[in-house]
Amino acid sequence: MARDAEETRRRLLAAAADEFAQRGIAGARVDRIAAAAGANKALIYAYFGNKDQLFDAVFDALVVSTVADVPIDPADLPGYAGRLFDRNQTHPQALRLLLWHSLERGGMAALPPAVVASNADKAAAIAAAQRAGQLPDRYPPEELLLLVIGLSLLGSAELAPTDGPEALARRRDVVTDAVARLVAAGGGTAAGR
Amino acid sequence: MARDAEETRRRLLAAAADEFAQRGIAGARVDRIAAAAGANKALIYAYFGNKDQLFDAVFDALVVSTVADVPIDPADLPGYAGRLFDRNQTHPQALRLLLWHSLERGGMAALPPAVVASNADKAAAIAAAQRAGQLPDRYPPEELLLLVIGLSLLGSAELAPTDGPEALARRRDVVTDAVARLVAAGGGTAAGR
DNA sequence: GTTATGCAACTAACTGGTTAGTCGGCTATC
DNA sequence: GATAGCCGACTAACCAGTTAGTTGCATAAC
Repeated sequence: MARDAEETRRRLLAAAADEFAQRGIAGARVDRIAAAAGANKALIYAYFGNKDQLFDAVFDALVVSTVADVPIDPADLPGYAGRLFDRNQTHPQALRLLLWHSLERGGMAALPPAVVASNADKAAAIAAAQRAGQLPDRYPPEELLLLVIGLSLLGSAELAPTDGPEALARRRDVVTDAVARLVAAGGGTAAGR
Repeated sequence: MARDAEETRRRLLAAAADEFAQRGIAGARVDRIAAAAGANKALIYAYFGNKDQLFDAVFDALVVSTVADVPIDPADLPGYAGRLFDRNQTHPQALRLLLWHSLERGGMAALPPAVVASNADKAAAIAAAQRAGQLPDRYPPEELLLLVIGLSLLGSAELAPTDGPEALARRRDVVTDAVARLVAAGGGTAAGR
């Protein structure tokens, strides 16, 4: 077997992603990660520091990259929701890691700066679209962003299982349609209920 | 100190609710629960069996009761969403316990029969209202129920913090307004997008 | 009303196994 | 033969669950 530190590191990270996504930080076992990666446990400490820093590395690689890789289009929020939905299907670990992070670390407030900044950018983009009249301004930008992201992740098979590809496609349609209704013109503001 | 098994049991359950809500099943410490309840650890095993069964007892007391205590009104889903939202503010542990359960046990599929049955009833009530024309039938009943419950819980301070009572009230308005838009008459079906 | 008895409630200390993290040495490669 | 990559074996702490024994209370006998 060829010696390749970068490759070993990659295998450890992938095994850690599986373990953390499935069991969370407290439930994850360092020995199990090393065994799954076919590597020695000591390498985890050599490459990543400790268990918590290993989680951070996994989180950065999977969740932070998701936030960066799915750009928002304020003029087409249903499309954005659909893309987020799809990303969740192809990367089922990401949402679970986000939830573990929220529960075991200090909620969304403890998210990495990159994620916080990205959310602020997205909210700003929504606000600009609202000022330009492309988007109704009945919800504050942060609230609208929360609704759209929340609805997208809601459909994920993790929380509410769908069985079969046609059920999944229907779920996707429901989510994008729901977002479309939220941003449709007409009706009053939230306060005017 | 008076000896009162029922009272001791109650204290243990309350302490366990705090511990499990904060740290989850794997992260919870039996010793910590006993200390917080001012009781001996062995009593936990005498009264509840083991750590997992203690979690079940906590879950039943807090989450299952929530499901039962907030009845659905298919003719007023925004009101239902608002009541769920409020319940989450007064019982902040419930949502966290639900999330821990989803992540550490096997997803929503592993929910207790009482919850599954209650959800089925709620979906049936929605289906009946759709047949009666009180509710648009653009979403299947189960999907609509998921959207409404999801939106209600989404606003919870746990996942997306709100600071201050006025921000909370606005969040509540956003949630109920969003549900109102989903069930408003007009527009096409989900499939017809 | 005082004392003996039975028992549920409770406790301190222990056990067996697990777990994060470490350390000294081995090995492939250049 | 120097060095980066890697490993087996170890440790100290931790943790769920158990056990043998103590304490307070109720009931009843005298």
